[in-house]
Amino acid sequence: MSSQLTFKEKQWQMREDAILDATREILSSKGIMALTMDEVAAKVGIAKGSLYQHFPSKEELLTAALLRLMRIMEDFMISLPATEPAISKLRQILRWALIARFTEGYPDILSVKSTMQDYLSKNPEFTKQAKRLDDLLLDLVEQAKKDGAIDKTLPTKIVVYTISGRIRDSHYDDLVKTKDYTAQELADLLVEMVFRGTSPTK
Amino acid sequence: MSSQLTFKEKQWQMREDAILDATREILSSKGIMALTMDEVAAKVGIAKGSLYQHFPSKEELLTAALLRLMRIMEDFMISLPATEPAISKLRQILRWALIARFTEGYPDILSVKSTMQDYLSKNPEFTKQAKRLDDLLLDLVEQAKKDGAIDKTLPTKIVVYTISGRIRDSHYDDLVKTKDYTAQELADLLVEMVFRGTSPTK
DNA sequence: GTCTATAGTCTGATAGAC
DNA sequence: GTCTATCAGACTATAGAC
Repeated sequence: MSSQLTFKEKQWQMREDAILDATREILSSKGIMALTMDEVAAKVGIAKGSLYQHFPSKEELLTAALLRLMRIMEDFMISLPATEPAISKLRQILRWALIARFTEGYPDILSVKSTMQDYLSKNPEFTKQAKRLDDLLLDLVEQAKKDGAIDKTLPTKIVVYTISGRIRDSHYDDLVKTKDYTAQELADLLVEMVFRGTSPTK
Repeated sequence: MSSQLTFKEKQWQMREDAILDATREILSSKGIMALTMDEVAAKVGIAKGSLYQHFPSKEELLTAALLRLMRIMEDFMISLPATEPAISKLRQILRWALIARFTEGYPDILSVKSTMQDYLSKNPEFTKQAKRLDDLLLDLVEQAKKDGAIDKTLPTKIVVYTISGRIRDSHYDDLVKTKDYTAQELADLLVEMVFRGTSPTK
């Protein structure tokens, strides 16, 4: 391969990353309603035409932004050592995701999803990725139940929803923004509350 | 007072209720993005001009819809007998709100809030009502802590956020829509998980 | 019916690689 | 000098508030 091509490809990849970063930042600071293609282009410092070369529509841009977040999440989940007990993995996953939300300004995925519901549900790449994350959590919760770390009488699906819900929702963001708590403190408290709520009763 | 005037007033009030009902229904079924003033007017069966007589802007309409939900919530909270222990009140409030969400299709307040953040935070009526609800919950959580029903080491504010978050969020709605669970089953499970999570450790 | 906001398109200018 | 990618931004079409 020629170095020229590689350089160009790298340029292209860097620009795409910059676009997705800008999208994430705008999403988390102003929300989906205020995100315009003009603003994304301006924030990255590229022309609108170039933006549309990467993402032919706003929907594809937002989908790509969500997909990237989900892939980062999946990478973290997979990176956890297999020797770790399931409940410990679950705690780490939730803690990591919360701190990422609070510190890096991860957008409120839920509001993006709800505005693009139709589009996303028809997007095979998105649904595949979403299912993969769901399945990873499902397996871990099942395992934690077997280990006696999660109450067997609670339906697995509801426990999974509780964890993924806490990852996605933005209720607690204010508490960090107003400096009432640090991201770590709040994440630890929430992890504790969630898993105390799912642990078996004596 | 003349009966004619009263009748007109009644008509007006009924129309306003119908508008707010339609707004709530559209909000909960299609979300805030898909809610247009045309659709609200069409659903109520009135002219757009009449709709604007009641609510001079979309933002005011949505604010009024949220305010009504919050007032209904407050009424329920106040209606609980004073003899009841705080923790039992909290459980009933959460259970009632969840069932209302699941069965009557209460909209996802969070997504409405996040799209109108700026407007709502500057609306004194809204912030006053929100604070009133918050304070009611705060008092109950403080009381439950004194009664030993909630872990004293958990910050009250975070416990309040956890409860109000569960009331507002829409993560679990699918589980009812897909008939995996009835509204009551799901509400009971969630109430159990939340308050097991906040109860003192032995 | 009017007007504004914004997604998406198109063009001519410009810069850099060879 | 030619070629290609990117730029700035004008322009169109449409949705939706009012």
